[in-house]
Amino acid sequence: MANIHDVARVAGVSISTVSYALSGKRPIGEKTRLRIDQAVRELDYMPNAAGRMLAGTRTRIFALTAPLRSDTYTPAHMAFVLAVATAARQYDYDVLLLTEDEATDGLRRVSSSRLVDGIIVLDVSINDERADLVRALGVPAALIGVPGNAEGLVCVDLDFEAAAALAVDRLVDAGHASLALLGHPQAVYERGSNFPTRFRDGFLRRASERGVDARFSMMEKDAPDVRSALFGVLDADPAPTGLVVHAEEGVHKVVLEAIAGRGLSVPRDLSVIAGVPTFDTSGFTPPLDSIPLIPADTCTRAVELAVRQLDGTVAPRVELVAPTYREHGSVAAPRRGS
Amino acid sequence: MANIHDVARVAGVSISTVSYALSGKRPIGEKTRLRIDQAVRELDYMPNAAGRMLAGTRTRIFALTAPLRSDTYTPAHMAFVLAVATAARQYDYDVLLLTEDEATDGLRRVSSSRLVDGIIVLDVSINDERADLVRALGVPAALIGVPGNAEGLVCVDLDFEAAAALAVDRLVDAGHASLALLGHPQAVYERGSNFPTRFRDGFLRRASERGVDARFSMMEKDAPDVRSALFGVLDADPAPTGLVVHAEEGVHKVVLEAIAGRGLSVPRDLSVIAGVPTFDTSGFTPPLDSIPLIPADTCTRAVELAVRQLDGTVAPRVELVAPTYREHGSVAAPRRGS
DNA sequence: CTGAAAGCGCTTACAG
DNA sequence: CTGAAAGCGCTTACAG
Repeated sequence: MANIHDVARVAGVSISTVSYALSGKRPIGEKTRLRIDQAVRELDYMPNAAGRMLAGTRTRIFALTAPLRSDTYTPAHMAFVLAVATAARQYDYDVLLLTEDEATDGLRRVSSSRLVDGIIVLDVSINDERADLVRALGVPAALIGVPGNAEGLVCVDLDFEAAAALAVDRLVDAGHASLALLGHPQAVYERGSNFPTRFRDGFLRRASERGVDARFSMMEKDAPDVRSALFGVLDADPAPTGLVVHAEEGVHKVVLEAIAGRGLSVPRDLSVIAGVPTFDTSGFTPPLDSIPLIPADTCTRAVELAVRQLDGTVAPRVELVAPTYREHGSVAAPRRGS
Repeated sequence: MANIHDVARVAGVSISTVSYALSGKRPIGEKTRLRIDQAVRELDYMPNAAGRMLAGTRTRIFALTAPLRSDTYTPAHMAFVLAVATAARQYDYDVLLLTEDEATDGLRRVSSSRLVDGIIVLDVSINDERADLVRALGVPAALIGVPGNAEGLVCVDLDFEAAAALAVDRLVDAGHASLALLGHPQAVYERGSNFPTRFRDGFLRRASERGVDARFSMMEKDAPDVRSALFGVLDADPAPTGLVVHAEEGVHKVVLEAIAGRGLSVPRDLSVIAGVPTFDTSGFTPPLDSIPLIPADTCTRAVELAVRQLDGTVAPRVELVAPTYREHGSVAAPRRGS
């Protein structure tokens, strides 16, 4: 395999000129550049990664730690992993995947050996040891999610409270005065990530601010429990006319089937909004309005902040990405007299 | 951050002695070793990855290409990705995750720049351009799955034909003379990986060899279609008494519910085996016998073969991993007179 | 059992 | 606009 000396020889220049020509870090004469380009093509030259890492100040690799918890929804998890990898490539970075059983040891290893320039931390939980470790190591990092103690850390996440508030506002603005939120299984609120809690709190707070009635109910993932949670909520007094669902894809379908099975029509009898789905709700029956959680949004921003930490142009911060609303026709004014 | 010179100075030895002490590539005197260990601990020394890569012959990184197709079942996909990463760590290798939109360019890039020592190719399809590229680049690689043209390549996969044959044998040995296989959606057989086809062919061939009646039916993933495929098969003449299901987790559940809904009991009225599931079937109602597809098995072997290619001790081959049978009580003798 | 030194393939001041 | 050279942090023959 050709190296930089080969290219220099063939092009009749010094290796430093080749290096500068390829990096663009200093101006190169027209003809010189052409000869170098020609030599590079002729030799099918590609700079050696190790040589580059050692001589330069960057490895152009980020580590990605993405633990798969028992309550993790795999498709969403995968979407985030891929979004990080894709975003990294846009900054000419590669992604090294750390395994779960090596969560903290792996972080230590790749940062101490300088294998990576920084770390992207996915699915951050409230008491996340990775957050403390990253802080202790002083390694450039961007967390996706917000740990309990975010001091000194760079975090990016969807603004889940604003997302929930947005759902409430839409429903209240449409005329609804009694709302309900169907959420994740109880275990999800007790451990793991804190976003379900933030979504729930945002929902209840905004409902209170808007002076409307609001209730919240958790559901397990199995169809019977989903139905009983749904019916429990629908049978309340006053009966909610606006429903927000924060759950996995399959659970949404069960909810919609159960609503239809009850003879209720969306949005005529009930307005429904999908909480912060990572999946597409436009193909549901009926299509659901949603406030989507878009992996690319937070991941791209996280990678960007990680890259900028390397120039020292980023201070610790918690950055919340503003939610957006997608209309698919599942929200309307409540029926008269309901 | 301390480097090897610091360690050598503190320990009062040369850097080569430090290097050899850490790699274990030559014998080190008792006291010398202790002094070096002490210095390493004192300085919290960890060898620089780039220096190691450049001086050594290995980067200790494998690239992993794992495209997410539209018909990919995400949890299985993720399980394979993690299994590769975990297996790689056992050989002191890290895994670099290639993105889909960079499938071939990424392979080219990381192998030409010598960023990686080899490539693990996941979810290989029949006409997989990655297989051809790997062959053309001559880069050490292990494919998980078997491409149409496996010449010159190292491939590892479950022996799907043997797995299907094993299912047939179990049922026939239990006394069943009429079998059915419920398979994936039609699209899966037409493109993508070839393992569904291999499983189907293995099923039909062995049934023929054993001289029993066998039919095969594909199903889409939605519950209505699953039920109609199931009923279509059960209503055939002669009615199958042994059923093999090769599908996603959710589809299995729909099948089992539909069987129960028909008033049939497993295994009394119908013996059922889960094809090559990547999920646990022991928690199903009822628990299902299975011939599991265990990501760790094939991935560990693939990583091992990739590592051994680097010593040149592996010739191109297609290695099929033998299937195993897991009993959970869903197979019994057919009812008399049925 | 140990050391001095070459060399891996780059980048980047330094010099012109 | 270009070049000669130092140096990044290791590994590994070579020598004793």
